[in-house]
Amino acid sequence: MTTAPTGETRWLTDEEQSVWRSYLHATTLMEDHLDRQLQRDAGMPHIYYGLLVQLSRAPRRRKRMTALARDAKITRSRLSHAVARLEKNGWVRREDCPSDKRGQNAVLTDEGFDVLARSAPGHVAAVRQVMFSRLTPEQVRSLGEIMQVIAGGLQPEGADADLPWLR
Amino acid sequence: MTTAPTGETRWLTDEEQSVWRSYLHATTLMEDHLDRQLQRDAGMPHIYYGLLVQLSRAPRRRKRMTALARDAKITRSRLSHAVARLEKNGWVRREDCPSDKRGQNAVLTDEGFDVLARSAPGHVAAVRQVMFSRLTPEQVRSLGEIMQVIAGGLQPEGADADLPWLR
DNA sequence: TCCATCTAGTTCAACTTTCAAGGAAAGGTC
DNA sequence: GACCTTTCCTTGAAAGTTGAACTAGATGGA
Repeated sequence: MTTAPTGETRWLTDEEQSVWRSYLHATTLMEDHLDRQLQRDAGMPHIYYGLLVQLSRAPRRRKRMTALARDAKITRSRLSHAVARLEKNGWVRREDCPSDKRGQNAVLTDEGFDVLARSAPGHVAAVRQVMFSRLTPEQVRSLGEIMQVIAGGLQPEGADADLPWLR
Repeated sequence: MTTAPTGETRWLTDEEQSVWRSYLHATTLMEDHLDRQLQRDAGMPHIYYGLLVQLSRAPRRRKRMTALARDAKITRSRLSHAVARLEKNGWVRREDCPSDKRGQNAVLTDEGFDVLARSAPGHVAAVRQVMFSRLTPEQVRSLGEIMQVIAGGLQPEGADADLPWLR
């Protein structure tokens, strides 16, 4: 299976296949590693940690549910469950949105902030260890560009950008 | 928060943070996209598809459970559940290993092979669309190298490779 | 105002993943 | 052979995710 079109299907070249496998391999290992690290050191999966980070950066450490879901790239359903769990831990609480009675704000509690502050150094160290400590500055720059290009092609806006009927 | 060590913790530089966010963003969007694509077109999540692919490439389209779990980078427990589901679909069956009575082979059925053959073109097209169609040949090569380096650092063997007491 | 429609968020059921526990066979070692 | 340890795989319960259905409130006309 090499580079040329076979019938209707344009298969991947050998190099592309190899890159794709390396990609899957590396991303799987990394996600597993970080998930376990955070579960052990912070008592939550990576995605939940990301939610706390989002809230910690938001003005007044709170954010509308929909905005939080959008920024964390998860569904609103998943976020509802996640916030319910984080609320049970006392790390987040819900608050009615004053301007829209349908709305809820997720608010990072002081306790949540402390958990974040305590676990951040270990997490950063893990990220550095699995990724940045192994790459040259040139590779880091290149990886950044590559990921931006890929993400750009998958953005809600961007996804439509090259549909012909949108010009 | 810039580049210098703060107290004990060596935080990420601004560039590293930016790259890390792009990385998380892009990989999340890609995985979601491909998961949905496969769920829709093949009736299974990406990881299950990967199991069928592994089996299709194995001699006699069968593989020991442990080997399959290792190659697919998942736990044996997860694999047991997954194979149970695929077995219910008729795409895989289990078979006792003749040489080791503890062992099981997962065997790709003809029906499983057909599902794979039918869904592969769409999946390849999706992979090409989200990744390869957006990258220059140079970027593809670079991404491959980067992912190999990262994976190398996380391999079961490799993970121990730089622990000081192992020399 | 009335109504259709849209948006925010939750909930339910089905499914997947994880973790800890366990049974059964294989591989030493004495 | 008896015993201990390891390996192979499964199981069950708890946790997490998904997609569809649903409620309540907002929005924009006619």
